[in-house]
Amino acid sequence: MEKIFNRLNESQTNAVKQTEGPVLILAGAGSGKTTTIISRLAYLIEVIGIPASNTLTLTFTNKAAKEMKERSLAMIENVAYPPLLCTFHKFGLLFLKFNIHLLNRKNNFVVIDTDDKKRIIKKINSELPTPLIASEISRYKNSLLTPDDAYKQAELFNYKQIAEVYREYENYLNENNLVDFDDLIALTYKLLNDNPELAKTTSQKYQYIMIDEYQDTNELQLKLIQKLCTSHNNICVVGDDDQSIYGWRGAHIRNIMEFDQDFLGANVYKLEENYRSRSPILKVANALIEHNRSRLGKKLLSTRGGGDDVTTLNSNDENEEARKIATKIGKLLESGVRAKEIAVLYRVNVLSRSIEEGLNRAGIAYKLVGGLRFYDRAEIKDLISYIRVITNNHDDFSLKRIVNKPKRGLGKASVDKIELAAHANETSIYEYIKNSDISTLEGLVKKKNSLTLKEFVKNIDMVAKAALESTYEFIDLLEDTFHLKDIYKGTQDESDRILNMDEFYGLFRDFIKKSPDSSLDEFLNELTLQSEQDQVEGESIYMMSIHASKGLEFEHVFIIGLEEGFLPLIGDGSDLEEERRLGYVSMTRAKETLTLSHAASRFYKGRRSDLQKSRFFNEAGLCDGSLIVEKNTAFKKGDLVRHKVFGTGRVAGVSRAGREFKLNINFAGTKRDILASFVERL
DNA sequence: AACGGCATCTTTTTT
DNA sequence: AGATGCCGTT
Repeated sequence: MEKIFNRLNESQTNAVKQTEGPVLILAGAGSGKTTTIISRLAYLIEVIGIPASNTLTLTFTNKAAKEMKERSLAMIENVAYPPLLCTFHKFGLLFLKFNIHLLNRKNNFVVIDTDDKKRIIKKINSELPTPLIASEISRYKNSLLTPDDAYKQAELFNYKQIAEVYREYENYLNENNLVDFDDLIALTYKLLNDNPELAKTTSQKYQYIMIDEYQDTNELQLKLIQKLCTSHNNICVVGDDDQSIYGWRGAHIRNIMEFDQDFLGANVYKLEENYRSRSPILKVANALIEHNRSRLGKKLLSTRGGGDDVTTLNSNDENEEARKIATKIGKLLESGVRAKEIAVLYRVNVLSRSIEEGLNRAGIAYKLVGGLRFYDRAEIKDLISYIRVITNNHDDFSLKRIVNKPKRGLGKASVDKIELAAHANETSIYEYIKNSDISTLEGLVKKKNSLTLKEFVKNIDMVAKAALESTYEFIDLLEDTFHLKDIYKGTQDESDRILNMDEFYGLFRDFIKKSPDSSLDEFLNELTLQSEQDQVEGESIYMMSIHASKGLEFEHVFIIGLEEGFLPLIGDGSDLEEERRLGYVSMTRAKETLTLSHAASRFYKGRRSDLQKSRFFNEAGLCDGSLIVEKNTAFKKGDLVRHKVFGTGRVAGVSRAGREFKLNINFAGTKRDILASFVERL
């Protein structure tokens, strides 16, 4: 008991002790959110005596789940079964494994990722843009619309087309026993909704439910949570409306704003003591976020006090910015700051380039977080496709990916013919090849190709048998039989790809070592749900998007690209309040110092554009008159300008005149004050 | 089947 | 600029 509470403050303690009924914990940045959830779980299990198996804690990322698991295991002793603590999608996967038969489907389904989804869509329809269809299908599923519903709802012809693609896509998934990410949640909800008895027993199993990062839940997830609460109301959600930055992918900030309406009788606890940042940092972050109109209202107070003022960095362009930041980082490192305590954050990934160059020139090692993920790499997807075909011979989709990798002379034309014939016989490509006489195949494709196809199928069979006997040895046999490392032979990045393949083989062996009894399809589904491998800790500074920085903290943070158009990003679908929250999230990553940087121009999308300083400087209470920008043109002291009447002059000073900027210009010895919009820069 | 040239698009990202 | 995708040529 003491162990649980001696590290908690008063509001955290209150939130932990409120075990019954709906609870909303509004946890500001750096306010000890994870500690609070873990303590609450420990309290339920160790003090109240709730069996661990009757609790359920859901997160969004594997990383969060992993961290919580580790921390809770350290805190909870004498528990026979660890509590179920996993991502929403993992929960869906587990649930479907047990219950998908109620939808007349077999539980050896395979989870496909976004890339697979797009390939399937592309095959069905290559006219409309695939990403659009993919996101629309996702939207339909999250709104629980069937293809029929989508079709009826569609007014524009294109949307009728999309609904048709959606229908065929669903048929394809069913025929091949595949589920996509959205299905993991949507089918789980559907089962609970269609089977009240199942909802009741499931809800009774999970008596106490906690949800992390509640501001990131979408409409469907809320419905699922409500189903899980069918027989009780013990739902505790933790989140921060000010850190909701995933609206663009369907997160519904109203869920946290109106929690008390969805779950009546809710208790609300606010965690407003910040253990992370020095007070000048919080002052700036608080000032910025206060400009948002829709918030629950919460103000972070620093428990650490003191500290340096927030620094503003003004540069003419991205190269100057990069030089300045590299210099500052160099000084920090010289003064003994650990590299991993420094981070450069940006709104848009492309902004990393100039900084990378600057750091390279200064000889400072950095680690780029984000970018192409390991499991999304082509070579890794090839290996996964092989394993998929081996576990499920009917997976035409994966088979087509690998049938000519490495090159076996089986081009699109040949494979299309075989596929057509297979469909005519209502069977899969694999089965068709396996069960057809060589003479039948020769009627479709070249003689040489029919032999190759037969050989391919024979090898898949052979490796699949080996896998049943020894999963561990299977992986070597796979490489030896198909020579997968030859796929990228002769390409420029061959050695990188081979390194990645070896890493994958290593991961496979680790998995089998850890759980020797698991089948290949368990391995596959685990993989699909896996995000980026843990970043190795090293002696280099971090660079990442603001989104990627959520939940992390660094002693010294640099935020670059604070310009109108970048932060806030302006475009269709952009939401100024969400942009402000991004600003807030990025600022509150800093513990000791925060540097906000802006450049007057950047090279972007193939051309150089002038940029206006972000409004967030003013909103955060950081005014700076040294560089004034208007009508997409930056002015500063010393610039040459032309005026329609007075001709050419040189800027001697810049000041503010209401909403406009006023320039003091020296026209051949005569200084005049002119509004900036009346001159052009030369 | 494979390659190369041309057009197009460009926020954030997890599962 | 740089990546991606499509189409026509070899």
